[in-house]
Formats: sequence, structure tokens, C-alpha cells
Amino acid sequence: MMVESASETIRTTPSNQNGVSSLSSQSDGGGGREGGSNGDTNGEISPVDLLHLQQQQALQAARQFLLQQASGLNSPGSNEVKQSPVQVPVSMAMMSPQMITPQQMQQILSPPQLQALLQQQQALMLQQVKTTCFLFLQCFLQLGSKQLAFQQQLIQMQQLQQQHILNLQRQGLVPLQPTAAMQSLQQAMCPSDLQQLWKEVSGVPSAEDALKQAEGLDLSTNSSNSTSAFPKAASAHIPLHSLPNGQNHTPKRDSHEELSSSHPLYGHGECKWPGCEALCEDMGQFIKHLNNEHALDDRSTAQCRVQMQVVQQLEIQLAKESERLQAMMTHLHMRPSEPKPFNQPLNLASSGSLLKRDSEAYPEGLPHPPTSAATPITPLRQGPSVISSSSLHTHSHSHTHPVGPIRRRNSDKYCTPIASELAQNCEFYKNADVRPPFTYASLIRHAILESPDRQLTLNEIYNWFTRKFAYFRRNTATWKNAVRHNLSLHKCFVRVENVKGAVWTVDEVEYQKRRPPKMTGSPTLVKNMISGLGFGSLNASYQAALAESSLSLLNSPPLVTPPSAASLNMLHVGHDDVSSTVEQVNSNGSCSPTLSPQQYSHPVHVKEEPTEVEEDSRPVSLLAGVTHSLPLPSDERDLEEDLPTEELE
DNA sequence: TCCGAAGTAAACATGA
DNA sequence: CTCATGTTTACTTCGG
Repeated sequence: MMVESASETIRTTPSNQNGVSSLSSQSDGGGGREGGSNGDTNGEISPVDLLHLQQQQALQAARQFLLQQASGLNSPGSNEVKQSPVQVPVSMAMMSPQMITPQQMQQILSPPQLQALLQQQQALMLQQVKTTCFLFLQCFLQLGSKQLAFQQQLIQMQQLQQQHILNLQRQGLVPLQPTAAMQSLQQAMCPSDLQQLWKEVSGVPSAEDALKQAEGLDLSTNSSNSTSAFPKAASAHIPLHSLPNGQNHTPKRDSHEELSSSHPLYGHGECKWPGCEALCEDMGQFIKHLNNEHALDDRSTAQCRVQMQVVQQLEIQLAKESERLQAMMTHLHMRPSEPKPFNQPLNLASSGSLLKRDSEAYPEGLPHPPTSAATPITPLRQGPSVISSSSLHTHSHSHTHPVGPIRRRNSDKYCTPIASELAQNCEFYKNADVRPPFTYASLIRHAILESPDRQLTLNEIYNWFTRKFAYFRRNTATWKNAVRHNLSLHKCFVRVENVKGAVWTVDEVEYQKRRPPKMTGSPTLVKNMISGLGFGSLNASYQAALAESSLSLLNSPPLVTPPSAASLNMLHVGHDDVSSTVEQVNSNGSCSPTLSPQQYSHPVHVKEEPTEVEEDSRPVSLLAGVTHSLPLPSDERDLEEDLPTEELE
């Protein structure tokens, strides 16, 4: 019955084909591998080539992670698939990420859950990217004499790739009758592309030989046809959670445990299903667990959807990491042809064939994820996303909203402090068409406080919304009206006549006053939040994800920023803040500059003045003098703003 | 069931 | 007149 309802939900969404077609068009679109600038260097590898290759390696590592993420999507219910008419739509639906809108996911999962998952995956991916990047740098340092090291790395990467392919096969990524969506997925993430890339980029016979030798897969022969990249997998679909020793081919892997834990959802004796950390002694037990606990039901489906979203976001993240890597390389003068890398950081798509993925990820030809743009960029996934969301979304609740308004006040209550939330999920909200789990008032306040002068014009507030949230790049009439409505309604927003017009400021005192009546930190909130879909260990995961992702985000700008104690503290913040009254806590900032709200609140109070002042709330202006410019510093600021949050009691 | 908070929609005013 | 900006009211939804 759970299955029934799940499939029902999905089947009612009419845009199956949209999602599928858009996905395949994405993957097909960039078919040409135009990046073969150095593909002709067969004999010796110049440092530049080597670096280029290393870059590709790093990207590939990240890509592999994505592949594994994607592959993990397919496994869950798949061994339950008996081709019943009910289940098929579900699995099909799960295979087409584009048709699962963030809104739908939001309906299923609360934002904290979603974010926890996302952050977890994001952190993992970033970690991997960084690790690879580190390897790259290390190798770079040894460049002169260490071609051998390069070879080793190459092989290592190949092994990873190979392992992934094995995983794909073992878990039955390729179903009996591959759906169009499946094919699209394969096209989008096909290892053959990578393989081709290897050939193009490396031009190192030994490497290629090693690859061929190391695997039984004839990937290299299928590079032209990505859908045939799984020739064996397609025929080896049989057991979905197949035996540890896949019957396809035994990899010449050194580690035996790898064989026994080859299932991507199984590792280190644990089930790696998102939110599940069940201990399984061996593969058999794990399989049993998988079948019992993660059968095809609402929850699994929902989690699967989340995972889909995770993968999507990771793709976006990957694009960013690629960009960063490119900038790094350029900075290291490995690309003399690109004298001004930072002015044109988006030239990746033309410089590497792997990077064509980046451009594929943005079907509208958008360069890359919006970085600093104050321009009202269209959402990255606007094409498929918007289409699917508008057409997909259950039209039941409101015909007036093309995308369907989702009232999420419940999650508002669970929301983490907006600053930390935003800091950690900045990229997510920026790119994902997900409604942020904050009230308009919170967002407005945050926007204002984030500004250098802690005051914004209405239009600047608008811009902040569109800049920070993909969700607010559409339905402008609705939310802008809401913004205005909130500005006028709440006394905490003070309109101040300025020289060049009116600006809006925040009266912290008023803001604090309107919060306490609600949800003063009771543990029940945490309970509520966690109980949602029965994510058993979500709390732990969430905390870990918070910590990790905050690290990642912290590290993002310089990439090598050491993990700070502050970010570790976020761990606790993530927990405590959920259960406590949210934002007001962080305004009790010891680190904040000297300005008090009184100092900041402008003399001109158009609205009525605050009445009584709550002494205990003692709001202090956060981060007064931080310059506001680009997202990166903004992220830092967000994070910094969070720091006070942790000193809860 | 009631109440308050929040979101949404809309009417209206005002000034550039 | 149009548009952006504000203000206000009404209504709905949701959770306590």
C-alpha cells in the first residue's frame, strides 16, 4: 500500500518525458569532446599536459563519486522489482531526476532532512575532490622527475573507475529493460566518456594499456556510443543485490574486503543507505537488511528522490570545483595562454572534455553556477526543473501558483539559524529550486544584516532574494509582494529615509520580541524534526554533515583553510539551534563588532517605536563592518555570523 | 475549537 | 499613464 501510494504520486506527475528528454539532451548535447587540445601528445608528456591530465583526474575522481552517488540510486528498490505494474513507474520515476522537483521532495522530506542528506553528500564529494586535488598538487610538486607517480595515480584513478563500474554492474544499475531515463543517466554519467577522456588527455599508451589490462570491460571500444558502455552490465543485470563476487569479472583488486563490500550501499560493515547506519556483519546480512529495511516504499522512494537531488547538486558543485581547480592551475601558470583567468573563469567547458559536463549541467548555455551575479540569473536547472515542477506539481492545492506554494511553516520551526543554514547551504539554495525554510521576515532580516550598512532598499532586498535563492527567481510577483507585505507588517523592519531614497533596516529588539512566543527551545522540536521519515540516525548525520559541510564551505574560498574549531563547533550548533529559538541567539554575539543596534538603527523611525525592550535578548549587531560583495566573502561572513550562535547558554 | 503566525492575494495610495 | 514602493485588509493554512 505504501508502494501503491508512492507510485501513485509519481504517476500523477505527467512530465516523465520531460525529465527524461531533458536529461538525455543534456548528455547528448555535449557529445563532442572538443577539449582535445593536447590529445596529440602521445610520446612524452609535457608538464602542461601532465597538469591537464591531473586536473582531469581530479575531476574524474569527483565525477566518479557522482557516479557512485547516482548508482546508489538505482540499487535500493531494484532487487524488489518484479516488474509489477505498480513498481515500474516508481523506479522509472526515480531514474529521472528532472521530474522530481524540489518541491516534491520538500513535501516528502523536511528541509533539515533534505539538507542533512545533501550536506553529507556534498561534504563527501568535496572531500574527495580536495583529496584528489591534493594529490594533484603533490604530483605537481614532483613533476620534474616523477612521471612514475603520475602513472600510479593514473592507475589509481583507473581502479577507482573500474571499481565503480563493477559496482554499477553488481547493483544492477542497468535494469532488464533499460528505460529511457536509465539510458539518459548512463549517457549523462557514462564512464565511456571518462574513458575517452583518458585517451584524449593522456595519450599515454601505458596508461591506456594499464586500463585495458586492469579491466575486462571494453570501455575504450565503446567510447563513441555511450549507451553501450555497459555492455556487460546490460546483460548482467540478474541479481540486483548480487553476490559479492560478481559473476561478470573479478577485478584484480588488491583488497579482498573490497570484494566483500562491493555494494555501494555497504561499507565498513555498515549499511550506507542515507540515514541508515545499520551494522551488517557480512554481505548476506546486508542484503537481508537492505531488502527488509529499504524495500520499495514511501520512505525509500523519498530517500531516493533526495539522493537524486543530491546528485544533481553535486554535479553543480563539481562544476564549481572544476572552476576552482582551473583557476588554481591557471594561477600556477600552467596555462600561459590564459593570462587573465579570473576574468574568464568559465572557460573550462572549452578547455577540457570532461568539463563539458559542466556545460551540460546548464542546458541553457549558462556558463556555470551563478557566482556573484547580482543579475537575476535564471535558475540553473530552470529548463527541466521549472518545466517539471510546474507540470509535475500536484495541481491540487492552488491553481494560482504555477509551481504550487508549499507552506512550510512547520519547517520554519525546525529551521536552523538562518545564518548558519544559509552559510552551509548557500550553494544549495542558490542553485536548487527549493523554497528556503525560513520566513520572509527571517530572510529579509538576514539580507539586511548581511549588507555592509545593514540597510537595504527594497530593490536590494529583492536582489538578495534572487541572488541567494533560485526559488525566488520566479514567481516574482508573489514573493515580492510578500516581502513588501512583511516589511510593512512587522515592526522590526524600519524604513529609513535616506538621501537616495528609502532603505530598510532591522530593529533587532523588535525582531527578537516577536520570536520568543514560538518554539522556545524544546527538545520536542528536535524530536519532531528527526521523526519525520524515520531517519534513524539523521541527527548524527545531520550534525556530521553540518560539520563537514561547514568545513567545506569554509574551505571553499581558499580551499586549504584548516578546519577551525569554530566549524567543529557548528556541530553542536546544528543540534542545539534546531531546538532553540533560532536567530536571536546568534545576535548575542561576543565576536560582533562594537556597534549596537541602537547605534545602527537610524534616527528616522518611520514606524512606531519599539515599546519595551527585552533586556535579556540584548541584541548586538552582527558583523557590522563586513564588506559585502561576492558570495564567497559573503559565505564567510555568514559563517562568521554563525559563530556567536554556538555560545548558546 | 480557538488563536496566532505566516503566506498569499489584492486593493489602494503615493511619488517618480 | 506606468511602475515601483508602501500600506492595509482579507483570507487561508497550519500548529500549538
